[in-house]
Amino acid sequence: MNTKTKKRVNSKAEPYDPKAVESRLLGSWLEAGYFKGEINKDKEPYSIVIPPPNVTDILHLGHALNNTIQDILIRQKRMSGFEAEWLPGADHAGIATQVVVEKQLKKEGTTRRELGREKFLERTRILAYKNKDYILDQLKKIGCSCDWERTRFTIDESLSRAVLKVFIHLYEKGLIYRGHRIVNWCPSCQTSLSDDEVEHEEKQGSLWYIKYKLKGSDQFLTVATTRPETMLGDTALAVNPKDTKYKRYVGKTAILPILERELPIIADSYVDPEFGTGVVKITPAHDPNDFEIGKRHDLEEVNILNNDGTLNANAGKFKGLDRYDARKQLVKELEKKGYLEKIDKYDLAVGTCYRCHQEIEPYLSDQWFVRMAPLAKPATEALKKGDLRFHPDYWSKTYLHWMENIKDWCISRQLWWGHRIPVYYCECGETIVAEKNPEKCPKCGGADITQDEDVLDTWFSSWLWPFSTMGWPEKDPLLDYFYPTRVLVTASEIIFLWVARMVMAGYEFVGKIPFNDVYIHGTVRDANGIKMSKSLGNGIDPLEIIDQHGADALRISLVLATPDGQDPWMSKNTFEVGRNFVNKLYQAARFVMLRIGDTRFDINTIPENDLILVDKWILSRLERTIEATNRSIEEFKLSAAAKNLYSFTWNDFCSWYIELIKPDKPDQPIRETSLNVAFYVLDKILKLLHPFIPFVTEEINLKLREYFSAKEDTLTFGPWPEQTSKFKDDSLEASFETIQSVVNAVRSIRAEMNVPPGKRSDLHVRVTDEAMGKLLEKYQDYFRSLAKINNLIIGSDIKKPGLSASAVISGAEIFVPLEGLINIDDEKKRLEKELANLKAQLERISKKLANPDFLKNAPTDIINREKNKKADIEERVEKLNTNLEQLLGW
RNA sequence: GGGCGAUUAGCUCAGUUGGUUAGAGUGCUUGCUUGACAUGCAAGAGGUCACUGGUUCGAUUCCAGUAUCGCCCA
Repeated sequence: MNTKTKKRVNSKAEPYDPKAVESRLLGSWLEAGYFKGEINKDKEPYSIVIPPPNVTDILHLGHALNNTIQDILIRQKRMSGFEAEWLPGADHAGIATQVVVEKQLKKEGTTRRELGREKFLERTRILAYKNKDYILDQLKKIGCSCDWERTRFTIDESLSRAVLKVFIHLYEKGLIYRGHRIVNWCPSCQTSLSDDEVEHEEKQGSLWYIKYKLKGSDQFLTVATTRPETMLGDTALAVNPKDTKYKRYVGKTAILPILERELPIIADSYVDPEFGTGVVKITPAHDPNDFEIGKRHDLEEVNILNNDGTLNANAGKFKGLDRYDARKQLVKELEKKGYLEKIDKYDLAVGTCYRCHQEIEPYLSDQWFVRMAPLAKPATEALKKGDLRFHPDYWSKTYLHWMENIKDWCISRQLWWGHRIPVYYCECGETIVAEKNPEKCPKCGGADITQDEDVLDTWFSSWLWPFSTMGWPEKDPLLDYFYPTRVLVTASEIIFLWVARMVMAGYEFVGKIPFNDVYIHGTVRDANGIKMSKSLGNGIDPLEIIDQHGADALRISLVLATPDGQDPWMSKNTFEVGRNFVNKLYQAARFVMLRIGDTRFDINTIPENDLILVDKWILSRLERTIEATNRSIEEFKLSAAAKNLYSFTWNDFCSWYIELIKPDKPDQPIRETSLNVAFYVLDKILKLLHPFIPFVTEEINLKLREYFSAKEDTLTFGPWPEQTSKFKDDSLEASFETIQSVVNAVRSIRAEMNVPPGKRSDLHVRVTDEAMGKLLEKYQDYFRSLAKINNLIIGSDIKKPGLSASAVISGAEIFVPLEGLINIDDEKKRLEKELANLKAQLERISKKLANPDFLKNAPTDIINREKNKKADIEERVEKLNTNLEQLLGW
């Protein structure tokens, strides 16, 4: 070994240290600008837009998984010759970010209103940009090959322009309107929410039975309600028109307890006669169904709530109380005055805010809405035509169901942080929708104009993401070249909030679907199956994993552990699998490099005329692995692809091929052609694994380059291994498996007979057919060391040596002479166990073959297979019996 | 209440159009300072494929129902 080689690869044991390697490579990749997508008409474009992370969240394992998947897809395409563009960015997260800042202000003893809109926004902007940069930096550490120069933020000037354009477009088309409606109100965030932003939680509640007095009578009607405090806003009682029990009360008047308001008793088919008592209270301002009933019957709408969830003047003496306190006090008073009949336990689904998890209130207010049905049409057809595909496919149903039952989208939010609604109101009553603040009113010419106070839902900018990031509404060459994107990778939670709306926006504003494939991956759960979250504190920080084991280990572990479409359950030691694998690959590469000495090969050519069985075998296996990897990636089955590569690398390449090409004695050189093949296969392995574990593969690649001038500077641009069938050979693989089974049989005997590992033993093989004898004879050198064989005797007529352990495999008997080592009882037990095993199998097969229906109905190849199997087992049973008898004679 | 998904080794998961002795990783047991790797090597134990029916010569696989868990919608 020359000194230069020694410098490159140290022969002393050295575990792979990802820390230094990863930060060095990351720096050099970014500096070289490898991930920048150019507009190159000579290459086929392949683009992905990142699901923009929310700027208030730090990265969690879900992000790590999501982005690893995207990175694998984009890297593999980049290596395959596509012009790849992975466009990164972040989402301004209106509600969440504003909540964070307001909390800070509260601590400081002030409020946003005291601070004023401009100062508040300035402060929020600083926080958002700081968080954004931090998050994007984390993505880099994971190894994400995003085009960092094109980083976008939903609040950017150009993306904001797209939002305005879209609002105006939809308004002018009559698809945006202002409505006086019941919306979901979060009293904690103090804003409206869209239906999709409300999460339902099962809660144990109660059903309060309250008695309403009939006017001018001593009679009462009892009403059951889950929310007694809303009775303060009651404006009617209702029964089902078909309900004979209550028919006679319709048209009469009831008196609301405590407030003494007069309530008409109406009939409406919405009322379920089976629920509660069959009489319901109607509160049009605080229940969406009651609101509809109120419209039908022209009822008064009494709002009893303030924005913050306290009660207003309409609540009489309960004014100023928090909604929960109001309930308690009201119930107490009802009870005291004899209006409370009873309280039943009742479970109900409570709507909560998806950001702060407080209970939402149905709340009557003026909001802006998008009419969705017209937009849903092309988006529905896209799926039906197959232009839009979900992976796994079963999400299609969820998507379709939502599209076909689509409701209008409430897009106004009572926040400051976000895109302010481009609607201006003139003193004269005129409403102006424009990109810029109009100087004067087009109607009255006056200048007393104020802008709508509210901002737009964050998703109203996110749904434009696939094209607003590419310069739309300007005519940007980026858009021409990279739009539509190819695939969207996300979790199922935002199919409605985001995916479905993006499809609609793509058709409506650009005229083209934004992507054809949607890859839905699972949600990361902890070791107990609980969804990881910041509030529960059960999350694992990906950076901690990177710190311990490296980004490669994080990535490959995540992918290996994530079942297709299902939720992966993970704990910290999930990541040891990846760490071990990365180290294994590194050590294997080290071995190959250590052994090269001064020899130099051309990595791209294999000396075919000098290949022996083991060489051909690993090349055959390699071709199958390339094929399987391509197919899995094509089908978005990344976990399967990773498992396959893992197994090929560890088992086929490391455990068998490298072990087989090692010479019998350590000081002998490795057969040159085999060493060349090892280099060739290693090179392909590095490429196949590069999308999954980019750092370690690149690191090895750079080291390998020092041995081969033709080697690429980086794996970033591949080339991705070509799929060929030159070496694929079933019968050759079968021959190799025979050798493997001999080695396994000997190893098993040695281990069970407690042969000291350092001690070599002889091996006698009695073969039943000539071909097998020749095969073993020919390749004996290549399995002698694996089986620790000293003298080897192969033949069809050899006798069983005395005091030997035996094993029977298909086509051969294995004898290992063990004088002085063999324990007759152990050997007997071993053979009897094997015999019992075979006999059980034989019984099953015999039964099957004796069944005339089986012979009549089963396909001939299955019947033949069973017959062959039976013959083989019978032969083995016979040999085993003979060996066992001999043993008993000792 | 409606829809979707899951249930396979102690744990996390594979299992291609029905025919395999039901696999892998991890954990467990045993033995190894083996010359790339103890983040390793070798051997071994471990499963009524949730349950009940049905279709079939044959069901982990297809169908129906039941149970449990999870998600979505109302």
